[in-house]
Amino acid sequence: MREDSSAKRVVPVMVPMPADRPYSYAVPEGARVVPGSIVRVPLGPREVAGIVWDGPGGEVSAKKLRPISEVFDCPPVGEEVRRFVDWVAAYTLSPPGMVARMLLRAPAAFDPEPPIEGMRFVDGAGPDRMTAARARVLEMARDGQAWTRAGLAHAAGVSASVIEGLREQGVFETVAIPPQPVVAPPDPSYAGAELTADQERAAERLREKAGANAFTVTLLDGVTGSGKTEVYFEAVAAALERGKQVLILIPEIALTQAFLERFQDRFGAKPGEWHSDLAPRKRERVWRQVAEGQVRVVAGARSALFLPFRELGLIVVDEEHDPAYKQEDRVFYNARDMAVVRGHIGNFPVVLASATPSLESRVNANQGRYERIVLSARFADAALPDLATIDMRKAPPERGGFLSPVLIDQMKKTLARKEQSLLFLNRRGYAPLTLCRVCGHRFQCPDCSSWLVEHRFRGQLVCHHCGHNEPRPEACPECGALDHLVACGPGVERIAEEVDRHFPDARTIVLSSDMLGGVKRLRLELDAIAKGEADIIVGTQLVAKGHNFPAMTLVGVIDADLGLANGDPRAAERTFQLLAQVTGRAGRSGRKSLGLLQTYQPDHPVMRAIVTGDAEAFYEREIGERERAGLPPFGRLAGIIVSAATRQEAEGHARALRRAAPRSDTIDVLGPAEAPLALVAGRHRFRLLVQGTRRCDLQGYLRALLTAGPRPRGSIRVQVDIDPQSFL
DNA sequence: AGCACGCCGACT
DNA sequence: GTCGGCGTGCTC
Repeated sequence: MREDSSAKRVVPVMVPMPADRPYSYAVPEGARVVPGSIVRVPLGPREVAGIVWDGPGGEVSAKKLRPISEVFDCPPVGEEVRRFVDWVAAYTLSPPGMVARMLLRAPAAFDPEPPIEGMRFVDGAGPDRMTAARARVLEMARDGQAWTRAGLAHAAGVSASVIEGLREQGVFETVAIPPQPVVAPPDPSYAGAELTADQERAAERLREKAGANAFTVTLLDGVTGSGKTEVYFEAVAAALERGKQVLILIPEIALTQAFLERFQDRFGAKPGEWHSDLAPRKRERVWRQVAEGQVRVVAGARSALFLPFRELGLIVVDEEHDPAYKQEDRVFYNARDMAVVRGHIGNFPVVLASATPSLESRVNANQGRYERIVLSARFADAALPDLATIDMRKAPPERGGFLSPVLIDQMKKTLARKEQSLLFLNRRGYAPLTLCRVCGHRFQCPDCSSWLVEHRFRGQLVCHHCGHNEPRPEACPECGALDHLVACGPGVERIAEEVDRHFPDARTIVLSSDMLGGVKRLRLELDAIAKGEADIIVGTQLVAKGHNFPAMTLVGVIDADLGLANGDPRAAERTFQLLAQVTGRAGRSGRKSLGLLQTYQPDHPVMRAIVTGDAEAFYEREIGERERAGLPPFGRLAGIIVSAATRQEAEGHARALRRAAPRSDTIDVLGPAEAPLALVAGRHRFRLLVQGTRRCDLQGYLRALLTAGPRPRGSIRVQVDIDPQSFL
């Protein structure tokens, strides 16, 4: 292409900040940039990495126009990925620059990985004096391979200074070792899967889908333990055989290390890993090698969706119903939905897998937009647990306790059989509310007015909403009474205390996300449980997620009703999913197992669905319920986050939004009572839920709010939690 | 999002 | 007299 050398070439560059369009930069003489090139550009007082975008550069005054400082030696970000960024930005009403920022999360990856300095034995060379240590080194190195200093020292069993001494004498020459792949390439035919007839049928259908260059969405719906993973691995194999890259999204991948091993068993190598807990160096290598196409399969958290794949050909979303797929800060998106969008843009298949699909995925399947494949039997020797409710009105716990005698009795039996029990309570800490018995004072968060949760182990009162914490006082701050503070209700710490009282000799472990020692410690504890080093596990919802506890034969749900009455339109659905997942932990090894739900509402549809195992009826009912309530078939909810400088101002906006809403809509302002105000960076935020908005209404309605309404001084952010399928 | 600039309270 | 809090505004 010939260019007029007198005119400066100007290109748009997406910079990682909330700009609603790319900025224009001049291309320096001789620089080669194409759309997708990653560049370093001056931005105000600093320099940032940006992506050259499409189209001609916008007009800027010559005074503002600054040149690109550097074009990184890095594969350009592909067209599909750029369209994806544009789409996500438009859909989530986020500035595209902020979406692009999610792509640029590995700063050091834009420069090629520097080769490692290695050393090689120089043929015929020898040291002045031979020693035993030197001889061992030469023995190892004589093969003429390149070694790293540390590697050679380790292999020869000597210290690095021995090697250094030999190098100084010219025995070794310095060579560059090219950067190694971060993972070995997976081999789709490494280990043939052993599948049941049921699984084989499902796998065959998925292979068909994944072997084609066409956008399809398949819902793989199978009870826990039915071998969904093995089945979708066959789709992964088919995509790999087609020469495509594959993305497997997994919620909380940092905790599901066992998944990587299962993958390795099938494909002979681990997948590339991607999550926020990854060491920076590893992160950069994965990013780079995904962009270069060296990494063929990534298993990652939701942010992996924004990796710069060059030839993505399949996305699997495991546990597609999991709320962890929602990002609820900065750019608001649901990774499951955006995966579908990514597949549409890239014209490739998407597989959504879950034992307890979301309502919207089920509706999409019912309406024929998704194909649904059902796996109804548990795999191999895994047996479904017997499930029953414990009516807490009839079998109440002893005074001051929370465990029904029925449950304690079963725990006793399980312990006697040397098997494991899991007690599940979705509440961290010791007690969710603390009050003064003298004056009735309740401890409340000063920032967001929700109750402070006592964490006895840490000796603190913690706000689970905004993270505020304070030491637990001895005296009531209101009336000054000493030793009259009383903990109300249970958290996992308190349940563990009760378990210790009943079973002082059992090995009890408490698992919750706020555990001291972080993810690393959690992984260790999970390993220990898998090895049978614990008898009783008391845990929050993180125990529901994909871990295999082979000796687990009793699952007790402490408060199965928790979460049913919180006003969330998804309460029943969420509770069903959680209870199904957690009771599914039992009986993986084929031993007879039991799941018990402590409830005050044994006749509630959720409890009935869990106990009878009739998920179909539950879904039908929930979907019907939505229809009867005049809500759209699949949980189309949109939330609006209003930021304002003061609480009064935010309330004013809430009123204005209510007035601006079309009459057919209902707007719930989730204020202090339901969803306490969060103080974020000095700004109050409200969340409004807009319900019952039809797709076409919604966009116009939001636009009206953004353009016509009283424009808030802060920002209005909109979270659109609608099935994006209807926008495609 | 960063980062600088700018205007009011407690201290080396 | 300054150091430092965060409110406001700008970035091609």
